[in-house]
Amino acid sequence: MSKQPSKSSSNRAGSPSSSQLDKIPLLNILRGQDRQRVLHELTEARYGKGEFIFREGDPTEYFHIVKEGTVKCVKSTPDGKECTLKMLMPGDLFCCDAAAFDGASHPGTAQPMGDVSVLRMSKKAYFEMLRRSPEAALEVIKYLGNRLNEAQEKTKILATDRADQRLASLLVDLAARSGFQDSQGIKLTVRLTRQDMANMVGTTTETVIRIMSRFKRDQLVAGTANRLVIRNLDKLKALASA
Amino acid sequence: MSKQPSKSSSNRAGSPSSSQLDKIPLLNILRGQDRQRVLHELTEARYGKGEFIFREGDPTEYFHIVKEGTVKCVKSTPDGKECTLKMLMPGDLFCCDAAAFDGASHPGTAQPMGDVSVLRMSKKAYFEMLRRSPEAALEVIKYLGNRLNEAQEKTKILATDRADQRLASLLVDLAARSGFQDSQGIKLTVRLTRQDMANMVGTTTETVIRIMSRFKRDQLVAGTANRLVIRNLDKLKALASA
DNA sequence: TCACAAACATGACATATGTCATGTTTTTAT
DNA sequence: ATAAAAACATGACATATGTCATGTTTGTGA
Repeated sequence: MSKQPSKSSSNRAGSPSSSQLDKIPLLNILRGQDRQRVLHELTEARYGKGEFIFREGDPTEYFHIVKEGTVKCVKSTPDGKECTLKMLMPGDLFCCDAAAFDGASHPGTAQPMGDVSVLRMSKKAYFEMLRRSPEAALEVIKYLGNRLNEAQEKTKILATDRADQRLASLLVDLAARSGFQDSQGIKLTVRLTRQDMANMVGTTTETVIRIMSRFKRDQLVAGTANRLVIRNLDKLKALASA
Repeated sequence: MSKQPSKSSSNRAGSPSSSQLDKIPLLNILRGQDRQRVLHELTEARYGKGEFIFREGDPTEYFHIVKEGTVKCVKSTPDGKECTLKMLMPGDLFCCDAAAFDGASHPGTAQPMGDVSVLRMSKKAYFEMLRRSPEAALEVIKYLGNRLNEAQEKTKILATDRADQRLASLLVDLAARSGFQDSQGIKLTVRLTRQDMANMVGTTTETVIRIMSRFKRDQLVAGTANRLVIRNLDKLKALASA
């Protein structure tokens, strides 16, 4: 069973304060009454490590937006293997798709990596927003198009590259999406174990450990899950597209 | 260089006859003036085997809909390997995503498998349609959501399954999407070589040949590219999700 | 119909990666 | 601070799949 989310104490359900929402493209597009209506329908929920936002097979109830933290999307096989599809960051939308089908259930599980805050809205309110605001609908189309291209790029990488290249691609991607420059190199804010990385590139923990050891020896990276640093982005990029 | 498409002789640009378009969900949604406007903007183009509808890196100009035949979406690596992402069938939309970004180029190549007919519309007209008709926009969102789920399911299969399971998944999928029942079993209308299948499941031609020989021996399939028959769908399904 | 090219097939061998076992280091909770 | 639990690490070995070579069958255009 999923644990219950702890509602944010500083934000009542129904109207998160507008100042915190500036970094969410979909909301920035809305103006005047449309914006007010949507903000009124949004509820904030907080989750911690080990909880589930929803699980594979659960019925879809809400449309979600990541507000703070990182959410991982996972699919599992009957024999217990896991595949991590995507790390969602602030501004990312989820369940904008499955929600489109009444009666459809979640095709994967959404889990927080550490503390996260998500905004959500009933499917009904979501559809109303899309129908009222062509700009919002276009933004969602644009977002889904990007996600599809990303997913297809990932498909290509999985289908054609070796494990070390796939891992290099992952590190390059994470550096851009979750890294900040530092005297040592690019530090990643997301904390990923070797197991996490293995699930993201379709290989085993042992293989990731071996490759990361090699990368470490060759000065491409440094550190472990807590404080992983990219030391040579260019060489990683070269390896990724070799 | 791509060869030039040969325009359909029976349909003038600008208004393909409405009776042929009944199987395209996106168009069926439109009513009255919206529908007329869209049909007026649609142009039909025909392509044959060996031609390209567009190639990876080309600038995006049109939004496309498959009308007849099968179109394959391919990505290539620097060293010449190919990955086939998807077989598009009548009713499928493409470039509804990349087109959303002005200046973006095609992330992959679109090639006909035999004779195909596609409808297309300028990006400008496409955006106008989405802005004028919330129902059309919702249909596109629904379509893209499905494509994303499909792509993520494929990611999971590539990341966790063996080659024979991936091939079984492919055959099960093709049976549903391009097969028709027959005294011998389910015949596929798309003609796929072992090479085509290899590109679709992320493996080599030799591996596909070996696995197909085994499937043939075990009475799961029969025939070759010209007339491939699925003889035991249930066993293939079982293998795919084992 | 013939010649040619593409597709299919199979063996031998190389290698990347998975599996299992065991031990060390780091993190976490009490 | 200490114990327990994760995470990290490394070796030995198994195996799925890639690579290359060679030959047969099938399809196709002149």
